[in-house]
Amino acid sequence: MDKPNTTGPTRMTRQRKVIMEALKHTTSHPTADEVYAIVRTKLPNISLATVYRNLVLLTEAGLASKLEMGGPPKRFDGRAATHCHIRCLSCGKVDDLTADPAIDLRPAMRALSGYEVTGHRLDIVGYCPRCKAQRDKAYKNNSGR
Amino acid sequence: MDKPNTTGPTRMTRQRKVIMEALKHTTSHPTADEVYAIVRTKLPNISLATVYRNLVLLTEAGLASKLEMGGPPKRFDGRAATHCHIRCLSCGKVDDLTADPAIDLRPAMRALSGYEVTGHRLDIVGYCPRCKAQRDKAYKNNSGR
DNA sequence: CTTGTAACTGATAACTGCTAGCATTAGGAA
DNA sequence: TTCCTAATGCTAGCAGTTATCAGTTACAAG
Repeated sequence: MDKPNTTGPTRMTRQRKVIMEALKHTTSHPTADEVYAIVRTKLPNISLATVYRNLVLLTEAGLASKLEMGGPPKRFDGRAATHCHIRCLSCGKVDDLTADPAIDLRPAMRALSGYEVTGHRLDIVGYCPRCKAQRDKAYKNNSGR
Repeated sequence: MDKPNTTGPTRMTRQRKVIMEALKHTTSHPTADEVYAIVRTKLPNISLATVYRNLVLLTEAGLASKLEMGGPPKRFDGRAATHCHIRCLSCGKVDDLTADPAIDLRPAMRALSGYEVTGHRLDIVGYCPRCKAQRDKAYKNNSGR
């Protein structure tokens, strides 16, 4: 199904370069559609399919990563090194966590003999400052409930 | 967008009961389609939409939980209490982790002032024993590469 | 520089997983 | 039993993503 594939793409096309740039220079975690919008400012004729294909290839090559939290659409991250994210339950925004929590995986690893563990992912969910403020206000208005 | 809704469903229909049973009595983490297949053995005329609707309601009511790791389709879990999962990169199977890793969220929380944190989710990825064996075999055959 | 060729692209059709709309059914309080 | 309306089955439709394929292009070799 998937071998230890570390080959990645072989040719550096114009499109691929622009997509890589776009990913690298955004601190947000754009969806494929957002990446499409960004690269179209440089290459107006690029196809959405090309964006999808390259996001997959770059992810497989370890040059980007795919975030699957919070349902579709998928979001992409130019930082390949795994790090922790926080997602807002209200607006769906995903932010990086600067300070990674300390995780002791040893007890889990012991329970997982037989498995080959390749990585882990810690996601925090909650409400971003903006949405938190809105909710606080709404709750105050409904306080009779 | 979403208020502190804790109401949940109000009527216990035949369909809902069967879906809850199905979720409770499976240790796997079935997709909506798999739940559909299970409940159809008891209620052949049930609609797929009903399955989806009830999975959402049960999740909102805190009687089940939704797993969003590994891309579509979503998987559901009859255990509502949050716990850690391991997902196989090859076959997509999701297993429970019996021993939860210890996570120190305090450094992260400090970086997240302004946010309202409601939860977190730790997922481990890798290869299940079955797929690991297959990969090991394949690697041996290709070892000239 | 030319050539060969396989990786790549753009356009678009098709697919998957899911949800909305609506007429009909049935849980359960009175 | 009656009534109200939550819930259902059916199905059309949607968003996001992937497959297909003819044409294009990066780039190694000559």
